[in-house]
Amino acid sequence: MFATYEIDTMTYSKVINFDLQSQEISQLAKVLSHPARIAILKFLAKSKTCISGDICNEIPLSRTTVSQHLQELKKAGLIHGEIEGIKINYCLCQSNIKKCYMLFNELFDELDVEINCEDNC
Amino acid sequence: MFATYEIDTMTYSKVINFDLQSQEISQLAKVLSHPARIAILKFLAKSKTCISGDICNEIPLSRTTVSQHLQELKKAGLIHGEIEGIKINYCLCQSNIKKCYMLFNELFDELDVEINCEDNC
DNA sequence: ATATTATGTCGTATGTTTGCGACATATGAA
DNA sequence: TTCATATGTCGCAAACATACGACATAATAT
Repeated sequence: MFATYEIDTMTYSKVINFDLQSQEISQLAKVLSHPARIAILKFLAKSKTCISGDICNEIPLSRTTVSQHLQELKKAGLIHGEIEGIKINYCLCQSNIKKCYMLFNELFDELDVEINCEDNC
Repeated sequence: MFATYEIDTMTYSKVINFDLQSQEISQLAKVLSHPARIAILKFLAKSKTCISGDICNEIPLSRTTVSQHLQELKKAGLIHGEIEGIKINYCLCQSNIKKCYMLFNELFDELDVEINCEDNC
């Protein structure tokens, strides 16, 4: 990601006031914040063909909308597409998904502390 | 979460057409999709006092806005607040954060497969 | 050359999120 | 009781996200 991933789709000015890790994680979380995009990632993980048209058939949304979700995933670096004649093969970008995974792990490690509240839910 | 966590803030009708895991993960990702909310979680992890006012001082947003982010985190079950006289002690809800962590792990495990694309980024 | 198929982009309607000032409430102090 | 402090809620404006039909493009087949 995440060097070339511009933090500009979240244009509320106040966003820049947060530390970089928080910005980076929240950006990734935003990409994962729609069920269609999760479903696309899961479909790509289990499918072998990765043809764009197949994805559209799998996702219960119009071709247009699916295409837009694909672009967002591509922009975030989680998938990439290769042109093959008239078709396009999409697949997961494992290296970036791993980076994403590590960032989330980092966050959750940071949150996993013994807190001194009496009642912890 | 996530039994009591209603999937109703994402009211685009099409959302219900996705599998439950995708809905659940995307809901959680949405909660994490703003840097202020990440920053609040990180602050609560490292602070001992957890007083709402302290959080407002730490986050570069108005008290009103911080309060709203706190409500969202609370609604998602990631934090909880205890009234202590005139003040409110917020802290992380470790059990739900762990559940959230596990859900993300589940997803990433599912995505971590050897894909047969020639060029994998 | 024309038709067909696969895919992306534009424009737009609708709904959601963010941010904040102003107001409401509630505890404790003077 | 009255005031100050801590916090939450309401209502609005601006920005953003979602969804999709219509149009554009590009590779093949006929």
